[in-house]
Amino acid sequence: MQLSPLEIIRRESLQKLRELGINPYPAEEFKTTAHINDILSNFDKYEGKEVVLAGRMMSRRIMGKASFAELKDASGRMQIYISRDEISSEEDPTMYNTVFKKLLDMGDIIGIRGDVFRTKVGEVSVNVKELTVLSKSLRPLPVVKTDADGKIHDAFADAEQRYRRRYVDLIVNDHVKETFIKRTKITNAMRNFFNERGYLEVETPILQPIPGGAAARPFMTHHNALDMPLYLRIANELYLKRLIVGGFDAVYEFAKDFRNEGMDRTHNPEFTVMELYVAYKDYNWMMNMTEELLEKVCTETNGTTEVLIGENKVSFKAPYARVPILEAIKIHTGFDVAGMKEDALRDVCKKVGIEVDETMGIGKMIDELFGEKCEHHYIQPTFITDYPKEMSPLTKEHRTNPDLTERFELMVNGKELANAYSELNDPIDQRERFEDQLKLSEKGDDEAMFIDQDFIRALEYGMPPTSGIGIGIDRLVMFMTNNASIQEVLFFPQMKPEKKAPSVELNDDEKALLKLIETKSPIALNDLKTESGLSNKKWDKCLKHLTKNNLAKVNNTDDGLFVEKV
RNA sequence: GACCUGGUAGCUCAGUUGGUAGAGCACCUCCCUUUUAAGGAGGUGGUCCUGGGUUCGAGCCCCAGCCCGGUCACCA
Repeated sequence: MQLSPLEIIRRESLQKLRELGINPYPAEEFKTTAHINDILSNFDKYEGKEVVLAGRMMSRRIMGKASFAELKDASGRMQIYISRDEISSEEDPTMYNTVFKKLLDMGDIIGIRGDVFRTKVGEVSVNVKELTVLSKSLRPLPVVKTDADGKIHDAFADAEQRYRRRYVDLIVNDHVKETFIKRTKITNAMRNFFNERGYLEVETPILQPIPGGAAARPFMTHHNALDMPLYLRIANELYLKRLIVGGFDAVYEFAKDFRNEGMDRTHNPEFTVMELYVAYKDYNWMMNMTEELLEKVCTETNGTTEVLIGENKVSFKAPYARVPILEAIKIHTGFDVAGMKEDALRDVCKKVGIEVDETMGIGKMIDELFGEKCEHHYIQPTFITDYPKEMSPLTKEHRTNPDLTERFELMVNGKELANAYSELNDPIDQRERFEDQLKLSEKGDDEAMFIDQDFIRALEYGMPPTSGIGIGIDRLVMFMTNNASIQEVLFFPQMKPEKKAPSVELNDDEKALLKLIETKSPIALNDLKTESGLSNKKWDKCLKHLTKNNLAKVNNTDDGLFVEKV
């Protein structure tokens, strides 16, 4: 392994700590008595009191026999003051002069015991009396500094590095941690909301023999013992509805779903959806619940019902506008497509500049029309309702119009945040809808749904009228934290594999040159160059590559330069 | 997948018709007991993304590729 000079120094320090009898990775519990944020916000309570803290040393200012350092624990950062004669003595200054000043580095995890005080310039600090090494850091951290004006210098900002090394991102970029704390607040708020109503949180299979409940391309895997294909779920809908058949009044699940589709700043191959199903309700009830839920989530995480999303100020205060999808299309394209046949609809699509092909059915085209021409207009939370039947195979037919379904999507900031319906519970209708999907699939739509026979069997036993909803959690977190990229709200977004570390692989020219060196060693450099027959540049590169990897050596002697094998 | 932009020290970035690879921070050595992004002095550190090509000479020009980002396409 190739170590940088900075890493070599740290490894040497590690060794010296051991030689001084200090275990750089001690096993014992380190009992702390306070958290940094608590000290900072309750200084009066802590002033003059002794505290024990543990955390990572984020900066160090050494000034002779005294130093200041910044300690960061899970709650925040504060300054600590370390003087030679407190943690060691004039007679034996090892702990200060050697351990603290020489062998410790930024990024090391330490424990301190000392008194809380305020410095002359007013900074709350801890006067350290005892210092314990808890974990030596062998890699240097990026040094991010914030000046008096709050301006950040040398930010660790490269998105790729930040996502690949999220642990570093979390250490040095405090605002990143805030995003993820908020994410958990959001899901906790939702759980509390549901649990207070007696809804049951459940878990259903991720590995599914039939990937149902959504139109998407699945990931496929294989079970060896059963020798059968299995799919990673694209949705959990059909399983949750089986549980409603089984007699639960309301079940919900925070589900990781997996879709084998494109990746961009709003799509990750795995993502989180909260799905909820409530018996004896319809989609009107669900709209009311959704408004109430999101208003509460927003208030609990941001302290207000208004959030800034990019340029837009968005209010999650209930109620939200409700617009039928065909109405939306009429408003934004001027075409009334209600009741249109497939051919007529295809003409409309062409007129407004949407590319269509023969595999696209009515549902797909309406979806395109809305997605292309309408979706981005809905900045404030808006329920788009009553989708055509063809694009909603799991949804109950609309009570007043058999061409439509009782379905809504919630649009926020021009994006879909939630999808819900009065669930189809007529097993015969459901079978027909699945068969229609099969026809689409035969037409070439590779996202059309499979027929789930067991799900139909479940419906045949009878499912109460039920309303269900799926809320995209990653998207919700993006909205609530004002992040434009899904990668910012996932701890570990999917990334292409890292480039392999360069291995010592020789190309043909280098192999030939090495062979020449091995047979003629030692040989005058200029003779070797002539014999190799390589161009100037190639010669230089090849020889440097060999010497760098310690396969050949150039000796500078009184008689000139000679190349030797190693 | 297409196009655009970029890839230089651990981090943030300069780099002149193509002529000895730079700065700040970090790191190392020395001096300094309550400092405020950065105290002072000196020093170490580089496959300039990779591979070809042009050239006496390439971080820079040409070709091919890789990777990040962006726009579009794909994607309820």
